[in-house]
Amino acid sequence: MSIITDKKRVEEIVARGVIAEVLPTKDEFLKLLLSGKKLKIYIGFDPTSSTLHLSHAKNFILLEEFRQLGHEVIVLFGDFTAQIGDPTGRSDARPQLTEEEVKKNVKDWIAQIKPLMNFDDKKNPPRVLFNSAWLSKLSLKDLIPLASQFTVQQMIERDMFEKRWNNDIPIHLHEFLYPLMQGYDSVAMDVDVELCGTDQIFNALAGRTLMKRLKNKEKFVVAVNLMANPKTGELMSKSRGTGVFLSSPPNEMFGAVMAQPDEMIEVLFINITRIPLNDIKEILNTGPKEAKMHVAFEIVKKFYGEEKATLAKDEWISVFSKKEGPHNAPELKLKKKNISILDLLLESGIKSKSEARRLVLQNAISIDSEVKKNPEEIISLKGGEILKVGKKTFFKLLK
RNA sequence: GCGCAGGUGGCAGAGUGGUCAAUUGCAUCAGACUGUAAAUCUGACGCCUCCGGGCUACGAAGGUUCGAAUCCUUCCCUGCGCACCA
Repeated sequence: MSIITDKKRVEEIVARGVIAEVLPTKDEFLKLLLSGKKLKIYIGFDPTSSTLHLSHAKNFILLEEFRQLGHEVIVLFGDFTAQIGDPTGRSDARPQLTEEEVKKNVKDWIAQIKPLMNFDDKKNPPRVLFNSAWLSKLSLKDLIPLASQFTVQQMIERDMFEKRWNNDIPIHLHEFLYPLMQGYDSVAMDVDVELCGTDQIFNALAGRTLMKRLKNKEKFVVAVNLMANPKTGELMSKSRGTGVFLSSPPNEMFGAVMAQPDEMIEVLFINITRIPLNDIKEILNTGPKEAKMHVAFEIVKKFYGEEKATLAKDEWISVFSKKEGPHNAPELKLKKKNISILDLLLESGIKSKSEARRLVLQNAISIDSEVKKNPEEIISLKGGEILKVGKKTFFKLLK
């Protein structure tokens, strides 16, 4: 299979704005891509959780572009390193995952990224590897020479560690091993390029160092943007509820994009869609609401196809713009015909009675657009009523 | 090993015998306003409640006390300093 070296196409990929930084330099990377050499490109993930969001998606989309150029791409699951926990982010120790948990997470991942990468390609499918394959076999005898390639000063220099050091927050010895191991991945797979988030540059550079020292090979580090909010610097995260999850059904995904801050519109266009930059400018001129709907549509389309994306858009307009209520609310089957509002809410997934009571007192509950104010009220159901909890949650009640 | 300082709700961080289910900030939820954006305002934010209150909680286990997040004992964990250091 030959490598596509169409200059315009390659340059577009590199210049779009998805790639933040390339080490040693962008120009040399461009040269490499245009050389016609088949490259081995990998990206690594910790399968510690099974929830993926859009910032994961953007990495796979980029990887797919390289695959389509004809390069060998590898999705590496850091099942071994996941047990250590990447010191990037926080200081919490990660739970050790069992083999089954890892397997399940990986299965979920593949299912979620299937729309983004063509795993069924016969000639050049993406490869999926696990770093336990080589890391679990390393002995101390192997580890020591690896560790001797780095100094403690180099490790401590790292922002994360420096901060913790200065604030008397624990730094565990094994955390120093993390960059070593991630670096060794590059050696074991003998890759040419590592794709990673800008927060991973330190780890990726460890791999670059090892490649140079052990194999005398120049490994490129392609750092992609993290899709941070340009105004606040915040990342998409689960805890803040700002994430758009790949596992969400179309309607939810559409809504999650609409709930993004305005500043994210352009970021989303650039990273998740492949609409030409000039066109994006025009779309942004249509105003924030329109532009956001446009990008939401594009994103849902990517995962679920045009038809479902259109439905999701219509649904959103009907529910939130026109406040007409959903066409297809999730169904909630009830055992009893006569039920108190309180019990009804518990059935719908509210965790505690106190919380349910609170919601009622705050006028957050309505049935068929009628606000219910008494938690004890017994209602008798005919079936088909729409229960609304807060502004986002709807249920169709069935007997 | 010795000494010192700590361990409080999702996080940060007050509180040092009763008025503490625990100040405050962030996050979260609801309502108003809106474009399910932002900003702003209001309220809620352990569990149960016949709304009087009850129950469970401040690293763990015991104890003192009418009463403990707060005092004592032991244990576990963390940081800092000292010592040790093939």
